[in-house]
Amino acid sequence: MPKAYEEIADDIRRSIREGTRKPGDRLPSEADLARHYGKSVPTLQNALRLLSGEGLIDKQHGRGNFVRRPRTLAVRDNGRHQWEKNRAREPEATRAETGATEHDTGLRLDDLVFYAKYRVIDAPDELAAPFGLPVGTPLLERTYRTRRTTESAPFNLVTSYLVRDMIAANPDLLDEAKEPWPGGTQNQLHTVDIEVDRVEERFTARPPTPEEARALDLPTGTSVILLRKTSYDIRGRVVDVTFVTLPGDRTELLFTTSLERW
Amino acid sequence: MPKAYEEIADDIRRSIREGTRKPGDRLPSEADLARHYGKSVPTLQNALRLLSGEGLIDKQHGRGNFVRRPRTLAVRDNGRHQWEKNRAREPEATRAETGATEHDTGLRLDDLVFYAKYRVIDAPDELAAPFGLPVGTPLLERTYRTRRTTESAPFNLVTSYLVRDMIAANPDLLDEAKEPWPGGTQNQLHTVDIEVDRVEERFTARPPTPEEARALDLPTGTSVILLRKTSYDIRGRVVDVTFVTLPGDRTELLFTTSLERW
DNA sequence: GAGTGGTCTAGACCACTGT
DNA sequence: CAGTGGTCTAGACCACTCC
Repeated sequence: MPKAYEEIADDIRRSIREGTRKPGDRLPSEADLARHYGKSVPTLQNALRLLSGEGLIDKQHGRGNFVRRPRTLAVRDNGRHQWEKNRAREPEATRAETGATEHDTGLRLDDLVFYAKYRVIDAPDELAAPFGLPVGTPLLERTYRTRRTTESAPFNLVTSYLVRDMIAANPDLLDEAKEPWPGGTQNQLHTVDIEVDRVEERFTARPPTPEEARALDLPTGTSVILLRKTSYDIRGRVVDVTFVTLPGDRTELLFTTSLERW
Repeated sequence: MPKAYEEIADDIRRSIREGTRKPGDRLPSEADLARHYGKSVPTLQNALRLLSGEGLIDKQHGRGNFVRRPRTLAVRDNGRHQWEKNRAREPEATRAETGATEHDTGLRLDDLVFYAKYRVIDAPDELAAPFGLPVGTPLLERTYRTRRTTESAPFNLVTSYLVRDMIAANPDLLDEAKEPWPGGTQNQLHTVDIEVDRVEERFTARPPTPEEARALDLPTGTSVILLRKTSYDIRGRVVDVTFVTLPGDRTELLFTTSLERW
């Protein structure tokens, strides 16, 4: 016995894939669809929830169910690290022109709203381990939110950790009022004579937690990409650990690997 | 008026996060929970579906609802490309010892079941574009499934495209019976004098389609990572385009970027 | 066969959107 | 206010697991 809600979902899914229903189209009301398929409204809602979970339709309370439009992607490129390093020793005027975020998104500073919060914490287990330092070592925690001026939700959640004693020689680095810092973290580290040699990035994907869905304004039926970035300096020390949460439906990550010649 | 199913989900979520309920624990039956919270069974199922969607619990028909265990991750490392290139010119005996998949997963060949299917197709738009070739150019499509001997579902879905005329000089490359080919694609290309110079990988994440969920045996409440890999040879030609679908809950990707010294 | 989750109904009432 | 989706109920019946 085939399940009614799956059959209905299959039917509607087919109509979307074949283009009978186009992005932006409104579906008939749930009551009408229920009548059309000869099933109850909750059964129909079951079918629509399935499609919503697959990211095919967008449920809008009081307005209707719409075929979802494909999202425009922001590309995040690992070439950004070398790009940022090259700029780290440039004069401030040059660095101020464009930051890494603008480099990624192609937007100008005016289009972006920037928010930063600093605090010093004692390293818990999970952070002491990657830094290779004892639990309790003071770390500077920096929390960033960046959003487009025209949108209400930020497009990423970033938390970065630096070792306080490594950067204490420059008190400006402990002051959140100096953000956004022209030239980014690599320039900040440069002011205390740290040169970044290697960046490791690890990522996985999963559905958002309710908090993430709220913070990033994610509809159901999307994923988040979790990225953990570890920066090593030329002496092999871990100098920065950063956690980034990205909306899966609006982000594409690009990594280029160059190989040695034969 | 707070929503009943959200309140119930919040309560159970809290008990999982605080460790009152531990990974592997079975929750009380839905009927018992409904009585406990003074709500109907469907309302309780709504709450549990929410938690299942967040990947916190595992619904098992006829057995119960269980707190989900964190998954063991397979790491996929971009160092694999250089590693594979280094081996491409080694004698067959060396290459046969370990393939890239075993390199990634840490498993031996005995633990893996390998499946490959070849066919020649005429390049459609989406493939002609990345190769920079006219629509209709003959391409070799290679579909791979790899699974652990002990599991029933493959842990990735791979489809690779090569330009037929680029590799036709070695007829073995058109024969799926030669798979698994010791040394992988880079060795295959080496037999027709192609040297890979650069690999680009692009990623996004989203919920699985029903087909993907079935093929990879993914529970609801997980994501897939979609990878598109493009290989360039030393003459700047695109020599391979590969699409990989990975289960988000079992995969961690690792990318290392080395920076030039100051 | 007992116990569990899965599907489905028919209808009530609430919340949101737009006129 | 009309029309839409969201929540909830009480109960029936089915499908799966395990003893």
